[in-house]
Amino acid sequence: MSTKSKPTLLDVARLAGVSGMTVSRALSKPDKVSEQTRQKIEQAVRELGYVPNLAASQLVTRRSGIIGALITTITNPILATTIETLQQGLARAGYHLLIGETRFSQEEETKLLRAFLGRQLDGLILAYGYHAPETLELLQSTDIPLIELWDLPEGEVPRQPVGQVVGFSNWAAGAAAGRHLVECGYRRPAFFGYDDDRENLRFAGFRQAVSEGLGVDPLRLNTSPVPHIDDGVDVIQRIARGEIDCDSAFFTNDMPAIGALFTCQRLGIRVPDELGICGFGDLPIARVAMPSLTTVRIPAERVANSTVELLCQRIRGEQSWDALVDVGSELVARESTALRRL
Amino acid sequence: MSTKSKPTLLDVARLAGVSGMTVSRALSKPDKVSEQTRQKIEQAVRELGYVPNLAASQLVTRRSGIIGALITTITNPILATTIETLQQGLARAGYHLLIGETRFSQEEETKLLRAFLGRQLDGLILAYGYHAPETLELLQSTDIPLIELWDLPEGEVPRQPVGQVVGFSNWAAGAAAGRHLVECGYRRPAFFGYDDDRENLRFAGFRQAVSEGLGVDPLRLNTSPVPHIDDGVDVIQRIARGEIDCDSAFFTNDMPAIGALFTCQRLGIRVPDELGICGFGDLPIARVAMPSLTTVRIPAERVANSTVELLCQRIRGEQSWDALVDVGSELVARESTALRRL
DNA sequence: CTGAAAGCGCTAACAT
DNA sequence: ATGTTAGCGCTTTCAG
Repeated sequence: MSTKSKPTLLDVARLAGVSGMTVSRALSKPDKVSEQTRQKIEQAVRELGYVPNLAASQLVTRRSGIIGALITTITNPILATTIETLQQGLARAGYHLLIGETRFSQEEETKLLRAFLGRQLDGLILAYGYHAPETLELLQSTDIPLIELWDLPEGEVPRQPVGQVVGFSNWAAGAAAGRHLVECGYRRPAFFGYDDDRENLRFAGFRQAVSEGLGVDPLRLNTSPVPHIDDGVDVIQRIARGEIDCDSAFFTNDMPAIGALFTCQRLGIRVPDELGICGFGDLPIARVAMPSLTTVRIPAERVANSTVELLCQRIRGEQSWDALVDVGSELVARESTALRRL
Repeated sequence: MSTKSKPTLLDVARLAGVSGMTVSRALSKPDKVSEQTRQKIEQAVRELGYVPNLAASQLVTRRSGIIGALITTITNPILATTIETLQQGLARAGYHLLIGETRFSQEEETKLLRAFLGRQLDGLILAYGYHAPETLELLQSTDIPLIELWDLPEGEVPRQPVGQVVGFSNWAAGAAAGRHLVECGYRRPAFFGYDDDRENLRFAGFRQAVSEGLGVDPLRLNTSPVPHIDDGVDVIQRIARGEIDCDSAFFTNDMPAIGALFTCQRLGIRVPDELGICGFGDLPIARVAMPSLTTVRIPAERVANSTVELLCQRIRGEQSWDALVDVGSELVARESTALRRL
């Protein structure tokens, strides 16, 4: 349609017969401008189809209206929920959320962060607490409001968080799962997760609970980083073939746990009698599954909402130094791990 | 740490003993600068921790390096997969993806679009083809490369697409499901979806297939817009209570279909004998489910990859006027709809 | 291969 | 309530 270049603030000003500054004000602080001129300006804006060029205002205000979020993969339903809640909260506060997926690659993480940093982000959210050394350096040298999600600093040598933290104890979550399996009467619990700092902590908790309860260490096998339903299928097939010896399984994500549930059914393994299954995340499917899935619930919405709140406070300059918010986790016992008559 | 304001291009130039322009070149077109000066500059960049301010370059180049995407909800696994693939492809081409969730609200859609337009997007992706009138106006008056996903223009009065389109026929997809249920020998198929333009088209195809095969129109009941597993649970509970009379169900998303599968199991409804169930999307869980889920496969990755390719071509100015890419859809027959002995 | 000048479109800070 | 001036940090253009 219109081949001519886009109208600018000054075009609007000219058409409305006022100065550029007045147009600027009419758009950002309407109450600072008389009713009459505002109307003229609005009219001109509509007539020209004027859309302010945010790059220009960013340049002078140093605010982009963008919050960055680095996550592993949007394909993980818990993260999708979190991102959605974050996005809605931030939208209400006038921000857009720019998402970067690291897909568990440290290189990718550093690359994304570097690229994000140039965008004058008003805030940054990291959906995990364990970073590549190079990433850490970048993070420490920046001064934008920063929040880490999910991983509370813990363990033998707790990491030094680079920002505020909203999360839960991975150790405690793993311990809760281990304790539950022991209490159910299972004797050979196994852990199926990914091999990284976060899941190592979950395993540490799991192991301690199992070892305290049964005097033996649980088995541990690693699955792929991206939580996938097929990982659960594989595990059960290997159990059926006798390659893995266990009577209960803790998966660090509900998706593989659901895959395990289906596969047990297919292969005739009775859950929870022959094999107990515990997931992680409490996705909606856990409640609906048959048998329903015992799992560790993470209050994802609360994580997201707290994050938005903290971030907005930080941006407004209210230094809320509650640097650590523990939202906790909770074991939800359902049908897939029933108490056995010994 | 560093309280002083961020270093600029000129700070780097000063430290390296060259002009700002040379630094700019060294960073964007390294081969246009002598090896020696480049080294000096790189050194200075590192020393100062310089990060270019993209707002400034955006202002002059009019390119943001951002592609916008308007989707309904990231919570829909098919969209999550698509977004992930899109993001990876765009990252390779040097773009970031800014996601906006409309959550099925037309107001939200318009609001987001308006906000996005000011960001000097280099391209825009719309993950659906049916827009609010106000949105349409905005879209038509803009000249940024634009691609619509999923919905091919079709129906009695095919809509006029606002950009290039990568998608499939919703009508054909619905028809395939209807035809399949009829061929399986079911006599009272029902359709469970959301009431919008897109799903109306799927229903139209479904109805035509059913009506041609059986001489009767299928039942139709509406579910919530956001595909949720609980919708499937509700439907089966109502069937069990005798409130809905059907012997086979087509859900327009795999998630409610899976919820239906589980609930049938719980209530003792035999699938596929008593009730046939067909989903939509072919999520990984469909193959793993027990019984495995018959569904309509949408090649989400192909959609995403075609989109990236088209978008990059458009941005480079290669006007590829294959405005319509039909990736097709495919019925995948599995255990949840088995052929009956009549 | 390198530099100087000009300006992208907007807003902060001061006038009036 | 409105206008003027200056400049945000970068790149385009044209000289050297």
